[in-house]
Amino acid sequence: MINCSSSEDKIKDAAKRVFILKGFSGCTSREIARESGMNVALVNYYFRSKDKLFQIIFQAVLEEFMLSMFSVFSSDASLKDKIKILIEREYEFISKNPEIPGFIINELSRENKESSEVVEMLNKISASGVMKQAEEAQKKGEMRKIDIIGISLLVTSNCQYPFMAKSLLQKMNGLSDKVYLEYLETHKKNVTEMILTYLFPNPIIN
Amino acid sequence: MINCSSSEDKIKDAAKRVFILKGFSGCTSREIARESGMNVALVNYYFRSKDKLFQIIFQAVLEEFMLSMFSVFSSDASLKDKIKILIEREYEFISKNPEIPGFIINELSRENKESSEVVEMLNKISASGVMKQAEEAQKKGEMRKIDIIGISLLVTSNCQYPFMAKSLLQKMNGLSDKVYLEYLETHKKNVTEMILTYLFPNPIIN
DNA sequence: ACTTTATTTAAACACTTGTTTAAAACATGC
DNA sequence: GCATGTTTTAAACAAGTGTTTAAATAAAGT
Repeated sequence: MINCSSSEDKIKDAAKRVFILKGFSGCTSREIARESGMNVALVNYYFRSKDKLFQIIFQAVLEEFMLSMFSVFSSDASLKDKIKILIEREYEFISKNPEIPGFIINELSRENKESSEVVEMLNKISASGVMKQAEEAQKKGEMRKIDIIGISLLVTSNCQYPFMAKSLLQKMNGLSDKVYLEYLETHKKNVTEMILTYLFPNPIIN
Repeated sequence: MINCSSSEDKIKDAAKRVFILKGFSGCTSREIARESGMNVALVNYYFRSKDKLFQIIFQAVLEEFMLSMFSVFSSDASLKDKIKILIEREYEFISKNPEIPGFIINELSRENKESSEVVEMLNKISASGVMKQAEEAQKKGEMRKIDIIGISLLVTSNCQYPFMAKSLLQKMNGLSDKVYLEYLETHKKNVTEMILTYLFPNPIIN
C-alpha cells in the first residue's frame, strides 16, 4: 500500500489518528512525525505548532461529527422517521469512528475552548425547521412534550455511550471485541424501540 | 480552613482532584505537589512514582464508583424499584462527581489496564441474586426480555452521558452551568419514565 | 545554464518531565 | 545532652518536550 499524498496531508492524517486515539496531551509531536513517516521539523514547518495542528484537526473532526449527526434534520421525512434515521446514522457513524465522541467531549472540556462549529450547528438545526415540526407534532398530540435538546440528548446518550464505555463494559462482563460489538447491535434495536415508543406513545399520554 | 491531615493524605487528596480533572497524561507530578502544598520529592517519597500514585487513586475511585452504582442490587426491593433507585443513585452520585465516569472510561482505555475491581464487581452483582430475580420477572411476564447487562447499559447511558457531554451540550445550546444542571433534573424524570415503561410495559409485549 | 523558491533534514535550543540524591529539619527514646 | 529514625527540602539528574536554526536537497522560473 503506497501512500502518495503530499507531506502535509500525511502529517494531517497521522495527526488525526494519533490525536483521536490519545488526545492532545497524550501524544507528542515526534509521535505524529514518526506515524506520518516525516520528521519533527516538518510538522512545525507546515503547521507552526502542535497546538495549531491540533486546532485544525479538532475543528475538522468536530464538523464531520456534527454534520453526520444532524444532517438528517433537514430532510423532509416525518419527525418519527427522522429520529429513527438519526439513531441509525449515529450508530453507523460511531461504529466506524468509535473514539470520536469521547475525543470531542474530552478535548472540548480540557479548557474552555471556543468553537465556532458548535454554535453554528445550533443555527443549522433551527434553520432546518425541525423545531417547528416538533412543536406541531406536539400540538397534534402525536409526540410527547419534550424539546429538541431532550430528544437529541436521548439519542446521543443511548448511541454514543455504549461505544465510549466499551473498555469498561467489556472488562466488567469479560466480552471480546467481536462479542461486544455484536451485543451493541441488539442493543440498538432496544434503544430504537425504547426511544420511539417513549416519544410517540399510543395512546398519547401528555 | 485549616488542613490538618497528614502529608501523605494531602498528596493523595490533591492527586485525586488533579488526576480526575486532567487525567494521568494531562498533569504533572509538580502540579500535584503544588496543589497539595508539598514539594515534588515528597510525592515520590510517599508513593515511589507518579504511576504508582495514579494506580492507588484510580483503584480507589473505581471502587467508589462501582459500589455506588451497584450496591442497590443487593437490597431486597422489587426489580422495578431497584432500577428506579439505581437511576436515582446514579444521578445523585454523578451530580456530586460529574467527572468520574469520564475519568474512569478514559483511563481504562488508555492502555489495556488490568483492574481487579472491575471483574470483582461482576461477581458481586451475580452474587446479589439480581440476575435470577430478572429471569423470574421475565418468566412471569412482568419484564421485557433483556439481560442485566442491557439494563445497566440503558441506565448508565442515560445517567452518565448527560454529565459527560456537558461541555458539548452547553456550548451547542448556549446554556449556563446552572441552567444546564436544572435541565438535567427534568431530563432525569424523562429518563426514568422512559426506561421503566420500556422494561415493564403494560400489557407485556414479549 | 543560473536564480529563486519551496521542501526536507539533522542538530541544537531552552524548557519541562519523572525521578533521585544528599543534606537539613524534625521527632522520639534514652 | 546525644543518638536514632523519620520527614522535608533544595538541588541535581538524564530523558523527553515543543520549537527553531541553518544547511542540504529538490522544484520551478527565467
